[in-house]
Amino acid sequence: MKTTRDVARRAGVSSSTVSHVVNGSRFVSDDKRQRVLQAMDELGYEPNAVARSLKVSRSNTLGLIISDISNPFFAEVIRGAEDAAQANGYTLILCNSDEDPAKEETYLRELRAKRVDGLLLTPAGQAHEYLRKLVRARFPIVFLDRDISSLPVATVLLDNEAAAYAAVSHLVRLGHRRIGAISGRPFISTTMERLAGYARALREAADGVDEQLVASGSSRIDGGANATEQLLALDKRPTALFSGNNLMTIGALSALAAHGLEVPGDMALVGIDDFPWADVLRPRLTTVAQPAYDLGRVSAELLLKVMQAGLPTVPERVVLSGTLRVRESCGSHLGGVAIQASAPSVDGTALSRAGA
Amino acid sequence: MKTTRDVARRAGVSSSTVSHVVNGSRFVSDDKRQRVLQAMDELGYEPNAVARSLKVSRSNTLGLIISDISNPFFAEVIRGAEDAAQANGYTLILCNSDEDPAKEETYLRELRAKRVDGLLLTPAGQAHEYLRKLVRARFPIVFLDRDISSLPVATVLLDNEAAAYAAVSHLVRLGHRRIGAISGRPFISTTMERLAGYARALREAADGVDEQLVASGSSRIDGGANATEQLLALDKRPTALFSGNNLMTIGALSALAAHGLEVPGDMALVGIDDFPWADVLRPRLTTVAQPAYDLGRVSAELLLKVMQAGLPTVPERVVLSGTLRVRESCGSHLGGVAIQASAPSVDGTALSRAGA
DNA sequence: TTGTAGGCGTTATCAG
DNA sequence: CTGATAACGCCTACAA
Repeated sequence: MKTTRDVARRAGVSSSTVSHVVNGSRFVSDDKRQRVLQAMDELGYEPNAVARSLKVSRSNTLGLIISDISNPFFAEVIRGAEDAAQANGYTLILCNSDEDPAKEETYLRELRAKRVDGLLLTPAGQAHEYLRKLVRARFPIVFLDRDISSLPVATVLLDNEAAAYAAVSHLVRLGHRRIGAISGRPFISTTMERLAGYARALREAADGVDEQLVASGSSRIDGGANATEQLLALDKRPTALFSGNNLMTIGALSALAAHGLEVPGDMALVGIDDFPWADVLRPRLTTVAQPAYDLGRVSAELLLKVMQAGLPTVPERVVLSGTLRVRESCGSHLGGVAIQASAPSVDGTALSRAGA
Repeated sequence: MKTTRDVARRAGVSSSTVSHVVNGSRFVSDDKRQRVLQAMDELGYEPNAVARSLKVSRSNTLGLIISDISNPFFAEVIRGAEDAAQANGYTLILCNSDEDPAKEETYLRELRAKRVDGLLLTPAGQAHEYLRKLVRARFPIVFLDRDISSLPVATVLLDNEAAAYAAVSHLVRLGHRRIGAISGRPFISTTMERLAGYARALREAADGVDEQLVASGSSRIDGGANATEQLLALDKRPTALFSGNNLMTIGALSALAAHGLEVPGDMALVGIDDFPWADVLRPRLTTVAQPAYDLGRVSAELLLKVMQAGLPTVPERVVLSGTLRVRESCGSHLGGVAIQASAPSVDGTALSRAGA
């Protein structure tokens, strides 16, 4: 591996001149510049970003800790974050916490050791001590998808309450009153908020929530199937199901099929998260599409902003709204309906901002 | 940010002692070790991996350049690679080339600059110069999913020829003779090989290939839909369709639905790549499941091996076999059939190895 | 317009 | 068993 000094020697200049040619950081005469360029080429010189990082104490690298890479929802998030990072000259180190706070902490430490310039995180658990330390040290960090309200951290969220409300209201509008809920992993904000939206829609329908109708599906396919089984076993079966995320919706569909139940004939179904293949499922699924790509992109952009500005006292919060896509799994309809976000939408991307 | 020297000063030892405590690289008396540990804790010391990398010229980081992160197939690949990397103490830098050789080259250069210890790559194009250079410099690199035969590089592939052959033979067995093919991005090995398997199956059926029946779907959803349209417009329509990857299969399904055609009643359909939600699609799709997770995992493991061993003269090649999953989209059946790989299978994971 | 030299934080060698 | 010191490759005052 060649160094600036090798190049310098070969070009008959000093290593600082080489450095300045590489970075365009000061004027270099045409003559010398050419000689340097040629020497670099001949030697196959490749700058050493590690040494550079050590010197300038910046790595142009962002860490991204995602709780479950294999969920297509997060795959889109990653893509959004990667695009935004790349567009700003940053590179992404990807880590998969598997919803495990211990793994999360290990990665946090590792990324910190690698001196990433900022951190993007879907928190797997609560505000554990290591996370608090990071925040106290004012390290640039952005939470996405999930909120830890006890921590003053810039955050990008989906409007889960509104999404669930829209989904369940849709069922109510169609006359359903016994609506089962397949809820996600307990103790994370998305689950709570979606449950809250479900409850609000049912309260408005003047019935309130029957606790029996809420089953935990742990945000996974098998969990969704189990929860559905559980709801089907009830004395008074629900007439409709609300599923809290894409994976659990798949589980619900397969459990329903196993019982020979038709959707929507025997059971209506609405889910959160759209699928690229939603138009190809039979029945075509009514869903609330969440802007996964934008969630990733906006998070990375916010992180870059935080990195530049230093942390403000009141961390910024961004809430992105979803879109109810009415298809046929609750009965036949057509079209898509934009959700009125609890925080007002601001532009065409249905992106809303609140906080400082 | 604290350094070893800060810790050393506080603990009243030398910085080399601190280093050795951190790395367990030589014996340190219990007394001093305790003092060091305590000082580290009090100061909130975090080792600087950048400085370490500069010194030891290893970064414990692998680069992964994927051609399309949003394809769920590659999402699984990434997960496999990440798991294997993590299990061996490596961290993954993820890049998305978007099938663009120019982007690929940029990333290659960037990762090289960051001094990753090895590189995992789904080549987007041909053997362009920069890639050749890398290989000539004997930089540890593994290709996955796609072959560039002109380059002597360790490679992990799927047995695409056998997969396509199995899929199309299945249709032949059911009596189909006019079988349309929706092929993927031109000029990449996976596409060629799948086409070859398709052709072999048709030759065996004693008809050979009708060129009109092959339409390019560019490996994307919209491409799959377009190709399907094209095949439907033919004077003599095919009675069955073979789709070259998951995305194009979705496109095909939606185009068929748009024409009011039932699967398999009006048109049989078999695709390469299984879906987690395949059991939930109606009709349930007959597919050849490709071991995406293993592709990622095995590639990373092979890369680590290459990094340790130095490159052998004849680069290793690994071929992974898929599994035909017969469901109902070609007519009703049940069960799964393991494919006889062209290279013989070796163990329960249907993994086969060839070459040195 | 260019060169010299010091130091980023760590590890490894060599003494003690 | 422990410490001093040089070096990894680069950037950036500062000097010329």
